[in-house]
Amino acid sequence: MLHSVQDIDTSETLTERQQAVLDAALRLLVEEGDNLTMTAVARRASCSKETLYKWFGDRDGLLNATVQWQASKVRVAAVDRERLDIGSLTASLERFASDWLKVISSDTSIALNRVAVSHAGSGKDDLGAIVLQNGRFALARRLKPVLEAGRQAGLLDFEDAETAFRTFFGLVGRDVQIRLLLGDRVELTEATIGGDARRATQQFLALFGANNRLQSL
Amino acid sequence: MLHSVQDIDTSETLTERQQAVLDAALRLLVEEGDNLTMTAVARRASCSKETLYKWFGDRDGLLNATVQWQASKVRVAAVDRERLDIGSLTASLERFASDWLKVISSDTSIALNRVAVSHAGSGKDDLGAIVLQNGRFALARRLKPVLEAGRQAGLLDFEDAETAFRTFFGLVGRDVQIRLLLGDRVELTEATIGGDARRATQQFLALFGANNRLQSL
DNA sequence: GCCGAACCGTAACGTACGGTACGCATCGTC
DNA sequence: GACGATGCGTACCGTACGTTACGGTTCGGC
Repeated sequence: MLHSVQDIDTSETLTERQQAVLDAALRLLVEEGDNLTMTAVARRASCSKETLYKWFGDRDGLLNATVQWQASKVRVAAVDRERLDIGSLTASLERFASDWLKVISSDTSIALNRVAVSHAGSGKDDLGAIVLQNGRFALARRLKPVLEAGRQAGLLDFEDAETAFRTFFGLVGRDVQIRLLLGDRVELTEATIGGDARRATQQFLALFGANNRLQSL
Repeated sequence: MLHSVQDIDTSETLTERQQAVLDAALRLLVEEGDNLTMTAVARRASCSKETLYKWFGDRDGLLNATVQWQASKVRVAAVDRERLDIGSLTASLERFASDWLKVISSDTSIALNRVAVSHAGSGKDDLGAIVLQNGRFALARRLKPVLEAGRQAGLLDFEDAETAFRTFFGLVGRDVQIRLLLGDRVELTEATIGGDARRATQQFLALFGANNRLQSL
């Protein structure tokens, strides 16, 4: 019943009831962090512990399934590959930046990253890999085509899409995620997110827009 | 015996033996992560559990003292406020970037951040605040004077030092820290760190160097 | 209406670990 | 040389929690 990291689409193997149980576990994970107990999950989900163990094997299996379940829910719509001008490219980048900031500042993302980070130490499970795959790497997979298209259209200039992406990632995220994970109260209203997304996008365009001599950096 | 977050200089209240014990605890923390046991620490430090409890109160106290102890060791020499031209400014920034990358990619930093992140959920202690104070905020305190001096000298142009710092922070760190914390194997040799430091510095200067029209971003 | 499967609620078991108590060695002080 | 203090090693206690077992209930299939 264990799923590998690559096995993303867990949705068809889960019954309605199981999804409900995982939702309950997820909510509890957000509230309690890693120190949730099997008893608490069972109570919250109104199911028996025996069922929990039958379905998910053991505690790690439950956590694994919960993280994968949440991961399967955040699949985001890819950007439409329509006409690409500087305006639509800017809009796309801002959209990505804004979405990403919303994700990493959400309660569930913080909770999931926290538990994944703490489990990453003693490698009993691949929570870290799962979160990474559905977070940072999923973002890269979705953003890189846009960057490539921007280069194709002569709007962007860079050598390596990976490097360009990582710069964008840094400009958007800055210190936000680590501060949030460490418990710092970061003020992230809808407005500041929009402003940060615009700023990061403009900075990225300043560095990688065509007609600049900085693309080799 | 508990120290507040502000109380940084714990060095004078610790005997040699206590420091040795904390060093042992630190080494164990790097190896075992948060699931180190008091018995293991006692065995590693060749001391009794009773001594551990007498000195540090309880498990959280020991963790707290360990983190503070490591924090007190990474106090770095401030940059010399000599003649400031574009060359020395660039060198300073590259130095900061390189040092920071070395810190966040070190085993002890990863371990400490991991335990601080996991404890940040249920706020029993301030490990997150301590790590943040001696990491990201200490860096800001040491870097901002350099940025201000650069602005004073007409080399940099920015409105808010905090914003400029956060951009630099993002350009340097990018996705490195979160990937490391989540267990991703990031190749960080001496050479790549040097290259990344140079790249980040050049990008920062491109965005905030004088004679640019991007400072309002 | 009956049967078996699935599942709920809960009690019980085993263990790991935080915290405490005690015996003994070492050592500086008088 | 006696002695109190400090600290090591270890045995012990209490508890929380993962895991298992079991009785009772619902429900689909015949």
